[in-house]
Amino acid sequence: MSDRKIRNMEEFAEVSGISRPTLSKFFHDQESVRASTREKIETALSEYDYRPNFFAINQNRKLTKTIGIVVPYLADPFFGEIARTIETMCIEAGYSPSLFSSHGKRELENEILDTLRSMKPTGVLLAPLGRSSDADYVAQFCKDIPTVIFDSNIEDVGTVFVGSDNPQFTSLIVEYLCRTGEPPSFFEMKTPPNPNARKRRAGYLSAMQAQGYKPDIFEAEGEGWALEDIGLREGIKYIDSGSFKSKTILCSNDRLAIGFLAACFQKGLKVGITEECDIRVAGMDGHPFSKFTCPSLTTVSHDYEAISQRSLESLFLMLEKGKGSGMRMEKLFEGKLLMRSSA
Amino acid sequence: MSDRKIRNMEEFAEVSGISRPTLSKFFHDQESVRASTREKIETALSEYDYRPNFFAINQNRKLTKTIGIVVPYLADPFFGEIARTIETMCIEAGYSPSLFSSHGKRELENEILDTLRSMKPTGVLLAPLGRSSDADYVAQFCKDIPTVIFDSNIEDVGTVFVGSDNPQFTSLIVEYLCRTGEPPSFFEMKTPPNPNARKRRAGYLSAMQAQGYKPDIFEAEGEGWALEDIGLREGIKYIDSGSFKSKTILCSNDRLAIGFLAACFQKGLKVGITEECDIRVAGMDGHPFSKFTCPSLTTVSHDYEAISQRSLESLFLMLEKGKGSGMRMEKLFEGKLLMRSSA
DNA sequence: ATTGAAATTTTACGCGCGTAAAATTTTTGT
DNA sequence: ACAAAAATTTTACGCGCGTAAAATTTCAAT
Repeated sequence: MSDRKIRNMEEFAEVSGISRPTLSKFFHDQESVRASTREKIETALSEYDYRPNFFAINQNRKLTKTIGIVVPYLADPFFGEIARTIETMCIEAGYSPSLFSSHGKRELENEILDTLRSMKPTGVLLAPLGRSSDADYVAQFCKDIPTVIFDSNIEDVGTVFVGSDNPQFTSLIVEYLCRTGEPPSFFEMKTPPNPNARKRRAGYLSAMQAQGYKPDIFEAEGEGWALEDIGLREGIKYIDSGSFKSKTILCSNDRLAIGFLAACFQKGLKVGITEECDIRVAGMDGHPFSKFTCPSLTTVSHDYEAISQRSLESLFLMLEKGKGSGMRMEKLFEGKLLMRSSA
Repeated sequence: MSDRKIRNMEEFAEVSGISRPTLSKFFHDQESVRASTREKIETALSEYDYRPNFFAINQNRKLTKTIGIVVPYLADPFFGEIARTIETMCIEAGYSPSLFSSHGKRELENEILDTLRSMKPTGVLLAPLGRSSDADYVAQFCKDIPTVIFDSNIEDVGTVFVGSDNPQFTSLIVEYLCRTGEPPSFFEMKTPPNPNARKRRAGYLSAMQAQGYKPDIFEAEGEGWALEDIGLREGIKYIDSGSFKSKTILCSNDRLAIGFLAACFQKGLKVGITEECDIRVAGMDGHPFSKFTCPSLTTVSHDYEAISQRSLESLFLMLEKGKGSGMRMEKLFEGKLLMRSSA
């Protein structure tokens, strides 16, 4: 390892004995140069430890080899998990992922889109804030930059949406709950940040109707992304009011359910599927922590892998075909029922 | 809003009637131009919606106005929360944060450092993998790029470390547990990914000694970052073996504790501080979910805000003073005891 | 109105690399 | 060993912006 500092590709060309254009090709795609050349470069590389300047590369390349990833709230383990999966896949595909979180703020989401626009990425995978997204802004962005929207749909915006089949989630778990006990009441937020909630609600209504039961919905007050807090606080209110028509509660999502479980515990309600229990509680999402709640949470899990993979694939397809037919494609993945001990 | 596409600063100079160098100044610091000029630019900006190219800016600027943030595992809500806090602060300070996660992999951590190096950021806030970090690699990086290491210390590496006072954490909670009941046994990983664990272990030993009790440690088998899984599986093993000397268990961190709580639940052990309970369980970290476990988890919480803020401040200080005295500074924050119902 | 300071414009060059075209070298197939 | 194909080198220009220096304009204050 020499201690001469290599400042740019020019200098590295000198010390490696390879011309700069060939080096440029090499760094863009290692396989694109002859094997003997590759070896020479790699030898020099281990000797001098040079890396092309990140900004200069991306300023000049037509294909930026950069993929933007935007999630609405990174402190939510759900998105942490998604981000992890997608990042890993991007790297495997030879791209540099750039990860952003909107932190639940509309303004920040717009700023991130601006930044991404100026980065001229190959494409963007965007999980929008949802209800608080600036729909027009997002729509314009999708027109300018190849973008796949995932997780949370914005109607008619963008070319591709990849997400979960929320109605299927609810009908799956409602059917299960009915079959193994009684029809569930539905616990949700009055003004949920994520539009999936609306579809789950609708799914609940139609699933109950299909089974010939009367739906019963409790709407939790509260705004924002502190879902567990809301589930806990409003759950206590709900329990105290004694107004539920069913001893089976289906929560609109796992984070709400986690809060609701805490409420049950604090109120001395024994949660579970077995005879001696007071109440059954189920959620939806397959939250990374749902396995470790007490009792472990019965839920319908997203197919994280499939959503991540399909989102990326859709992006690549979109890039090949151009923005194509003007058609809008939606791909919804079914959820998997995780039967655990809470319901 | 005109529909003419502005391709670069040159074109924007034409339509705004302001010269390019002045525009350059403006985008670097809005306050650096005369108010009347600023207005003209802002008018044109709302009319034409131009943004300077991200890469071209950063390639040429001496001060990049970019701050790299690296965390070891983003799917861990602890780091999600830290990342969120730091990102927000960076933005407020007028910097563009670039967030990376090592996803628990040594190789990826090194790659990220390489990428960051080529990005020539103003500075980097690095929470290393810890035990699996490539210490020499990190050390070299710290020499080249102004870096603050946080959360997980690597001995003698870097100029500044900001983290938590782990011995204080343990002595605080050991003291509390002893005072309100009996001295705790210690539940930890045999080969923890994070070096803080070692300090907590040492803290436990000395705290017990100080109080005149005999320590009792149970070491959980298992590798990696699936801490809840390990806590659950090994917790069951631990409980089944009936080998604990105490009915009070202090877990080395909250994620382990969350798994251990699940183990207790599955084994029919009633967890809590009250008389009728079988076992008391406490953790450390102040994990975002610790409030919602059943029962809610007694723990010692990091001062997230303080750590985030101090890390950034230290970075700025470091930039002003140059790398300075060659001294290594460590700032450790005390934890706050969160007395809840599990212990 | 005059003067000096402050801000802006003009002009010009550089950053590190992508990339195209033509000239040259190396490799491959026969 | 030869011609054709493939890879590499040479040469040269461009990307979008930062930034320095000199010339000019604008501003504030006397």
